[in-house]
Amino acid sequence: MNAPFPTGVEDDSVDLGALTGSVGFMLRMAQVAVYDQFFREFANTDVRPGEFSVLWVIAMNPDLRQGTLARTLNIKPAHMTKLVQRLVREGLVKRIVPPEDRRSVRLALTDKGRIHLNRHRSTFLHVHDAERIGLTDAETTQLLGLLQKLAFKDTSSCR
Amino acid sequence: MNAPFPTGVEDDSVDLGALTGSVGFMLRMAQVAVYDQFFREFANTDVRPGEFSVLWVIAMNPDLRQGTLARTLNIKPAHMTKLVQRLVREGLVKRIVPPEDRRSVRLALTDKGRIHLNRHRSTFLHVHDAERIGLTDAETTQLLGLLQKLAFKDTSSCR
DNA sequence: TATTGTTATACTCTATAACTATA
DNA sequence: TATAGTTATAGAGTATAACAATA
Repeated sequence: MNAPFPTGVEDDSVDLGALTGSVGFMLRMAQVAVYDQFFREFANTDVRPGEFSVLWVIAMNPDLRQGTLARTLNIKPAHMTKLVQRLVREGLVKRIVPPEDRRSVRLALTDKGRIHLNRHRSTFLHVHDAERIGLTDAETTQLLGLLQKLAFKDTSSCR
Repeated sequence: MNAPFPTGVEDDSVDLGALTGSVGFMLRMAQVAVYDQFFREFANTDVRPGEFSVLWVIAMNPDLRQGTLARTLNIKPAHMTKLVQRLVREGLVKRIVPPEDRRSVRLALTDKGRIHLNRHRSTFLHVHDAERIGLTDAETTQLLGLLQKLAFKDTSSCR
């Protein structure tokens, strides 16, 4: 992965200018770096961040409606349908159509889903621990607080 | 965009548990929120964040090599080829094959590219200003510092 | 009529490998 | 042989609109 000599000698000198002051740009750059860590950790498994978050939230909220899940995770309904179909096909999730509203779908983990979640839970939670991503504990706490403010600003300011 | 009444009455009660303590998950959630702001601001234009960053970096670094650009922005070479082709097709960028190494490609803005950049420069830089994203100036500075640490940890720790 | 979720379509981004032309 | 960039292909995510079943 690291060449013995830098392949692009110029790489150092690239000037990003004011881009490093753009929250949007820097969020993307940081996300790429942090996801790299994720995929290194979960190499040779079939665990993907989006899928795993979905399993997690279903586990925390039994009989969650599919639409509610989609809104919570900012996933479009059409995409959520495919994501859930995949999880059902893998035997991790089951769909329940409740008699009180037969348009809707409620989701729950299967036994296999629960086992899958438990197997990877601890790795998932600790991939991005402070030392792993090169921050101190205090910095990580600070960062999480700021990200929560950004991510949940609409919801929290409205009630 | 906002229904007069919450469409999913349950939405409040969804519990994300330890997910809100995962740097990776929260980076994604924050990015979605912040990009929403971007697309609201640039609605009805053809400006996209990735494309615009590329134009920006080319402007800051004349005669940048395409591969160097790709590595800097964490864009895969194959994707960079298509991205540049689009920018060339739009008349914003020109490709120069230097005689000293005719395998490589150096990039520069056209006049149209410079005009395009200047027209949107200020909007682009200020979409994510503190007040726009619901943070104080101090918080934004703090956030940017932490994101830079994450994004550039490999490069900065190696020299 | 409105809502829930699905299907269909299209475009972007990512990932990989095979290819070309140069070196 | 190795490198720079391209092409081709496939998968995942995103966005939109049209649709069926149900309310």
